[in-house]
Amino acid sequence: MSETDLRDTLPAKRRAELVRLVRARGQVTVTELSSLFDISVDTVRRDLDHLAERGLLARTHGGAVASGDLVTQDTPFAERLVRQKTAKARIARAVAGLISDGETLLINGGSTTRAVAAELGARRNLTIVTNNLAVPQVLPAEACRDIYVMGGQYRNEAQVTVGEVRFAFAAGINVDTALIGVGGISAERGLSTTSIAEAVMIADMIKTAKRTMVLVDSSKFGHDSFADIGPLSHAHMVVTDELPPPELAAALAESKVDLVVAP
Amino acid sequence: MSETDLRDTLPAKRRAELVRLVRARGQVTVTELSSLFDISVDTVRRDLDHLAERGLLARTHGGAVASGDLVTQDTPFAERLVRQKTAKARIARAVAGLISDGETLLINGGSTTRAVAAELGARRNLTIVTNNLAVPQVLPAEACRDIYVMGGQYRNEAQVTVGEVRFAFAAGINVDTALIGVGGISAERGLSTTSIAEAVMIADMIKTAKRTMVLVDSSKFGHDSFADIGPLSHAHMVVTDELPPPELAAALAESKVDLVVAP
DNA sequence: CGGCTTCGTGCCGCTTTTTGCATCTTTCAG
DNA sequence: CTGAAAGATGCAAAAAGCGGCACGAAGCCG
Repeated sequence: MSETDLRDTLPAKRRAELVRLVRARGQVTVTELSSLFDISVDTVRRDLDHLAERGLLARTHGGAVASGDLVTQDTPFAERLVRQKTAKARIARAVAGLISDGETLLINGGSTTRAVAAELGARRNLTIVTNNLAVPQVLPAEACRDIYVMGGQYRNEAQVTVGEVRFAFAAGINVDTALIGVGGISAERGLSTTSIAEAVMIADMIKTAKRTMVLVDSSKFGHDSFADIGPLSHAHMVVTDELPPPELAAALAESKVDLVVAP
Repeated sequence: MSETDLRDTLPAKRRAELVRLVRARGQVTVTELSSLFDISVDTVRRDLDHLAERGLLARTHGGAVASGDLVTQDTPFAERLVRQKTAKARIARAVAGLISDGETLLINGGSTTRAVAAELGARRNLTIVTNNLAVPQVLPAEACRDIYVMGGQYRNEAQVTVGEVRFAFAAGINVDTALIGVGGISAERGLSTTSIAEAVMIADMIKTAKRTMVLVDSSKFGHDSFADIGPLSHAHMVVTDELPPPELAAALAESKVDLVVAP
């Protein structure tokens, strides 16, 4: 959903969007929202107070944060959210533009894929399968026909479930596009993430989907996480916020991976 | 459809168009519709109220939005959360006191069970299995060893997943206590909830657990929801905030169900 | 056919909600 | 300790909503 749409919205809808925005970005400031929605800071403050009262977000000095993020404010997850937030937002918008109405999407964990989910408001009739518990909450309801959550053990830092993947796939699902956020990408090791269970899961996801989009912000270029997922060629498309270093760019080209740099 | 066609339409057709318009745009304002259909704002308001009553859209100040679109307090779920807040909090504290360290808990959907999860901070080494996506977020991390989320289709109003239950149970899990929030409890029909899928799921949960605690606030006494779960005797314990009416109390006693009234 | 009811509609006065502004207080960082 | 930013509070105007009322069209029935 483009941000110009946020002006001239009804009060109730505006608050709903606001909650979605907070959950997608992790944090927002009052002045930021004021200019985004084109309303006075007082109204923003009242909105935030109103929503905080109902536990939909947590109020802080200067703005608000997602309610879940406050208790774990110093976790790496929340930190990452803040640090790379504009890069992620740009990637998210670019990816949302590459999705068509009616597609079936497989979405894995990570703050980038979560931001994408929040940007899918312009789409319709999507079917979503995800192991990312934040996704159902930030997904605009009017965008999707059905949402399926993959069961499994819950990992608090990443707000995802792991495991049981093979079951979900054994049930026989057909997926158009996998949206995969990864922990690292390099010419030597390919794609990688933080845990072995997640790596196995992601590899399965890629195998299941007809098309795989890998989403990485530039901070992950040339960086390898703990567990390897597979070679670069597993991805059909890589969406990022800056041009990768020459070595990685060359490796992507050689693997025939389309590179999309979000404007 | 061109917008000039919208004038001089019969009331019924006009309302149908109106719903279509709301779904397409996500939001509409009263004045906008007034000029579009060439009718007074009063009629528009009446139309919107009429349609909102049927759940075809959600009424807001100044217009209406697509029904699923309000993440905020207007959903029945959040409404219940607010309305019965103190009662739920009392029940939650009472239940938390009845749980021991190291137990394995099965927690279903509902605002009451969610409140319980938030109160479990004093416990340690719990293992939690749930289909309630809000539970992992409100559960104090230090209280639990592991959290498992049951997969399935996501229901936005209740923030739960449904389905796939049998799989989770087929995997062979052993559960000490099931914490079950229900939609209704009465002497005649026993326990009931809003959807058939959930009723089946809850019945399976009860079957799996050694001990079943049913959590109900007093607003549900004598009230039957749509789908029956089973007789009162399925519960080992009922925790509530007020003494039930004599008829229900007698039925509980006859079924040998322990009754706990939260102070 | 004529009287009757019902429904949809528009209008009027009054209440409620929302919003922006001004003023005073609190919080936070250097 | 101090100044700037953020927040709280009170207030007034505009917009929206609510309830009652009247009028006309359509349908019902003797």
